[in-house]
Amino acid sequence: MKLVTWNVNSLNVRLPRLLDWLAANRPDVVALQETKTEDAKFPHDEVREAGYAAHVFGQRTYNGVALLVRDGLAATDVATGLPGFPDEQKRVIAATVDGVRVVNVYVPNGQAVGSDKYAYKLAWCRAASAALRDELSAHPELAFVGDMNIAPEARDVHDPAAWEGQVLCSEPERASFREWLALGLVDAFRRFDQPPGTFSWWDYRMLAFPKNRGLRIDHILLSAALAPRCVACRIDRNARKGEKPSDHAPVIAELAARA
DNA sequence: ATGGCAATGTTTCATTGA
Repeated sequence: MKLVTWNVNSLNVRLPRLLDWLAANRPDVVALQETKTEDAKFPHDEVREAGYAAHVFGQRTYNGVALLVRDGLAATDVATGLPGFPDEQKRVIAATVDGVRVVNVYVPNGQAVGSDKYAYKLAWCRAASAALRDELSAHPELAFVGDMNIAPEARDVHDPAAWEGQVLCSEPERASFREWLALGLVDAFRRFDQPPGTFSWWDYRMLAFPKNRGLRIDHILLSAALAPRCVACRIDRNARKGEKPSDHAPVIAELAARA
């Protein structure tokens, strides 16, 4: 199974690029974030034409997540939101595909350390930990994927000194990320040798992308039962190039068939 | 020291993102 997470930063703007990317890469499951599209306006026809069924949890302007599942695969038990954490913001959609529970999240950005949005982010991450604990006991084969808005380690940051203590890199955020790992989840990207300076997000400003001044904040975390099946994980930097790119690149994990 | 880019709706600026 080829599993992808990609923050598209508006599906309205990015649909042509997404469809091109799907045609070129033919993933099995695609977790999208920041669709910024109401469910009633989701481009189901175009996605279906491309050979995918879409399960959506969106809203206008902000947030919004979706799961695209390639024809021939079935998505069951679709669920939205975090249990026990009522939230107007549409940030979570989960489904079971080919025996794998895929939990797709758009973790809050947090804006600035100490802000109300930062407090919301930390509370959200705690609620996600509790939800994941329950999901894992029900579904041992689980992939927790999405834009997590946390750079877990210094090597995930182009300039660790400049980002020290800043939002996306602060210690409480990193502690939340480690809490997810403590549930038995494994960072698929770090299971393999990777070129130094591999990131998943680059600011649109200041030529950040050509200078590779980025962060690795989009992740595929695999449960202990699923991680051994992961045979590759990479970030498609090319998808950040060209006309009207998202500021995020897709992260791709390949899972071998069950033994 | 500042803002710098992009998307969106509140649209010719303000807000948000990361």
